[in-house]
Amino acid sequence: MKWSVERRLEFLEFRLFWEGGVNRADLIEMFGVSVPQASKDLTLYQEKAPGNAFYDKSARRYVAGAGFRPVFLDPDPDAWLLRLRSAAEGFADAGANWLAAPPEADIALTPRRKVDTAALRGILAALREGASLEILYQSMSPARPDPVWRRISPHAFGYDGFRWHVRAWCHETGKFKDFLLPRVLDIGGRGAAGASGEQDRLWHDHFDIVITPHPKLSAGQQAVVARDYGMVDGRAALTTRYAMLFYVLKRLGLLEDARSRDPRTQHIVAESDAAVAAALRRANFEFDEAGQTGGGS
Amino acid sequence: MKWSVERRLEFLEFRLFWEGGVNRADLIEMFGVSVPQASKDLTLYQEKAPGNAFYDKSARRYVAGAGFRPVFLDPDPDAWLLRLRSAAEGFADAGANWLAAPPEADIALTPRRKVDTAALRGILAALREGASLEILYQSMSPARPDPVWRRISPHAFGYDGFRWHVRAWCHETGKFKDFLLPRVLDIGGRGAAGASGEQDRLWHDHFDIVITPHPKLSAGQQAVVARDYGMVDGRAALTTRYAMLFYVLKRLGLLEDARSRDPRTQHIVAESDAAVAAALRRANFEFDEAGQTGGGS
DNA sequence: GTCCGTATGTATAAAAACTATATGGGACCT
DNA sequence: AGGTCCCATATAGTTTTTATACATACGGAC
Repeated sequence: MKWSVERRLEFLEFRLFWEGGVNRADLIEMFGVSVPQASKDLTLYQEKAPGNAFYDKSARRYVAGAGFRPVFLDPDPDAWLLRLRSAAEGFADAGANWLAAPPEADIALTPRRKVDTAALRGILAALREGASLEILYQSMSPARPDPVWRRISPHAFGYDGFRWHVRAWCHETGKFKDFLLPRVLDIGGRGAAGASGEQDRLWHDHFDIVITPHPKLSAGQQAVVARDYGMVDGRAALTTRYAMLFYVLKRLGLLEDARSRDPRTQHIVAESDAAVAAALRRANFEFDEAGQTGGGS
Repeated sequence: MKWSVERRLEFLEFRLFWEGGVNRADLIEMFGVSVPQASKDLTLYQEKAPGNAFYDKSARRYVAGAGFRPVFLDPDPDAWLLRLRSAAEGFADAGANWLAAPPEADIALTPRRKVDTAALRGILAALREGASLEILYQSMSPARPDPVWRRISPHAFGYDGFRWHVRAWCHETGKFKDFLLPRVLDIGGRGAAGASGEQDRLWHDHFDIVITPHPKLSAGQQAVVARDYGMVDGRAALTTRYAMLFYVLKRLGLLEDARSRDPRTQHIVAESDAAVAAALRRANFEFDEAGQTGGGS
């Protein structure tokens, strides 16, 4: 079956499953096909997925049957929610995400400076070719209030839930560090790599954060939290790269003293604060020019 | 131009722009077209976007020219990063996001219980049709340790950065509240709506959170933070629905006393804590059965 | 009830897209 | 020099898609 036909059938199934129904007109609008072709696609879909689509004469469109069994689509709720998220964040021309009439949705966004297109392209090119690259970087270090040129050898990307950074060998300080993409203002010349990504121990080594429900919650509430986090016997382990540990702890609210915080907003605590503190020391997080960076090796 | 051809040209452009080059083989693998068709597409692309693609005989593939000007694609770095994010989160069969060889990437994830497919479908159907719905909901209220059936009239979705909730009229308490999707365990019968979304004042009214750099940062650091958040004269306003205020403040770290926290991790503070506190009271956030919910009207 | 607008479905011929197959050329490696 | 891998192009045949036309069904306005 042709790629374009398969995409149309997938679209049909998506609309049937999530949006309650589908029309010839939907196909025509989304793919620019002719009326007879849209009819053929609908007929073809019914052949390939019998029992899924029924024509509701009164509503004048096809609706999903009771025993709907997806054939072309992965019926993952998170996939649908991802489409809703990109719609709510204004990505893509509405419609490209296949949502017919997206429900009202809002996202707790925090506005951040845009990533520079040329900067990202340059970093990607250097990363692909295993080269180093000069960047004009705006650090947070009080010692360097203005952007300065520095050479890095990028090898990976990280996302803390708000912003992307690039994980790279810093030629100046001789460490692996995180550089926030929005703070890369310009790029300069390519050069030889300083160190390869395999040498970044903090990136490749992992630590298990063991979490439990906040002890100040009632037994019933603790049970709910345990289910939320998929805990077994009231414990769950989150395996994290040392290079990402700081960000994960921050997201989980475990960076500062979690036990003393209001359990109604802070649902979990670390089983052993000492183990977490030791792991953070191993990650050697300093608060320096990259905002938060992990130096090592 | 046909939809399928346009997608192929868009793909060509994407690979040229972000991934450094493209091949006939890439086209064949991604879309299942024949060898001559892939050649045609490449020729067609060069006609439509002259000067963008050049054949590198030594590398045996097309590479982007120096003065690349996208024709079929929005060259948005965030769009590329979104693809990387969905790849790193394991969405979609690798390749469906058009990344050739995704760089190593990690995301500070927090594992959460999956959303139930039938529950989301049921809520969507009720929302579309303006109906109410019975849900089996696991609340955090100590008074209700076990899941209970309750009737809601959903009208919108919200995302706090971790989890999705549905904003709905609660028939039981006569308030608009947030219900976390992962805690909806089952759905029951449809019914008449309780209140329409237009009556949800906390959803439709907005508040401006005015933020400034953390005063304990040095002047240079404050300038960097100001640029990060797009501040003018050291101030920026974030317009937020009252119904989302709690989540936004939590994400920004402004829920608890921000001024007393380490400015190296907490970069911003609210200009007026009193104004924020008043807005939170207006939002009438209570910590009850939905975890955090806003009741009102 | 009748008319109208808007759906759907299908039949036909014509156009367009695509495939299979074959041929030729250039660059690189052994 | 030969093999390999990639590109481009030509031809004929197949498949997909379009354009056009016509028949049917439902719901609401008159």
